[in-house]
Amino acid sequence: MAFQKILSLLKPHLNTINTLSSLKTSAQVNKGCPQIHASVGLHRFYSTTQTSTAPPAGSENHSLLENLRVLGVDLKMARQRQPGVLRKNQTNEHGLAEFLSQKGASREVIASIISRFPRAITRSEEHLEERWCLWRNIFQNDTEIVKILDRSPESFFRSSDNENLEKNILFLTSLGILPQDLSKLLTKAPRVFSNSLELNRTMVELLQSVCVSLGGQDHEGFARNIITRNIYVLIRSTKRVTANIHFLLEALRLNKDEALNLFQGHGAQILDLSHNSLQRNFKSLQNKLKSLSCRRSDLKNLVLNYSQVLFVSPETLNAKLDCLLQGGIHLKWVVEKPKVLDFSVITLKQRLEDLNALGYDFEKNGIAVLDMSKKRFEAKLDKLQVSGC
DNA sequence: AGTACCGGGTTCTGCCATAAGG
DNA sequence: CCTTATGGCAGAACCCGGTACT
Repeated sequence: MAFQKILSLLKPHLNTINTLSSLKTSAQVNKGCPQIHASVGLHRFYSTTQTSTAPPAGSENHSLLENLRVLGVDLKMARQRQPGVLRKNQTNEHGLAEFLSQKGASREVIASIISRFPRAITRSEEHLEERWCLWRNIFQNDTEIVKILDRSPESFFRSSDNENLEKNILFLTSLGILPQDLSKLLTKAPRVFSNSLELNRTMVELLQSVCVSLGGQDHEGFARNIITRNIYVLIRSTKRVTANIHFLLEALRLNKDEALNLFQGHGAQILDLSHNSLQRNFKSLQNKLKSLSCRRSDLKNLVLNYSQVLFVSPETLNAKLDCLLQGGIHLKWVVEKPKVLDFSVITLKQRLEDLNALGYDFEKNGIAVLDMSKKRFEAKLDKLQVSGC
């Protein structure tokens, strides 16, 4: 079926999907935050590097450079990333440093943050307070936020639009995403919150429209399931997600129920694979199975039951399959119990050796023994050694 | 007791291109 | 022209264990 056509058919439905209908007032988001007053002095914010003699346009602000040096900033890195910031004559590096320090960031962390995302020093005191406060709606303490900033300064500082951030939080909440999932989202994919509301909304609407086009009843739940199972989906482009969904529908000839289950189940994770990787991995798997005279339905079942298989590079996957085949495992058992593919070649090899040495009968006992945790496998092996097979 | 099913944890940023705004 | 804001991209597994079922 032509996916584009389906998408175009459901345009009318999109109007009925009012994802913002339950937006709450901003008072609810700001609950627990100290009230921020817009009138708090701008002069204070700009006081740190107010140079008496403005540098000539196009050259760097030397007193700013000196301040940054004192803070331990890697000027070479900063210059390479955002050269314009070093030419500004009104910045807030001391305010930022003090602010982060009060939140528990070490001198090294602060220096690293500024080095990697210099524009951070252009944010005002009140802006920082407000943004931090919005993040604190989602986290229990400051330490967690500092850790994220240290990991990815850009995620926090790239956007100066606090209102947009607030709208994003309200939007995601309105989708029924639970606080714990929201916190997971902000921890692992902080960029989601710096996306424009429109961008996030577009992705959500895409997901919902996919559900509707597949005849699903609960388009909101569908989108929510995908987002909570694949927290990175909102930092992907709709182009990529659309291409991947389209490709899987066609390549596996999925019917509507199969597709609905796949995408909001384990398949959610493979939607954010780059489109080329998905195609390459799929084609490689297809060829491999064909060369082993598998049926088309085997391929489909394998992907439906264990879509992570498409995440694995051709090289690794072929190595695993070869290892299993060499160890006396039939491919059809793998198709039935694909979870064995979770394990590394080294682990599989070792387990096959251990079991074959004991004369383990896979035909009779199945291969589930291969995908146990290490602890359970060893216990199992001990028992087999005592009792024989 | 052993197994099947299922979901969880880990950490996913840093760079580039382009639009927007001045 | 400049800087800032925003969107987009590449890269690609392995393991653990709770709990319900038998």
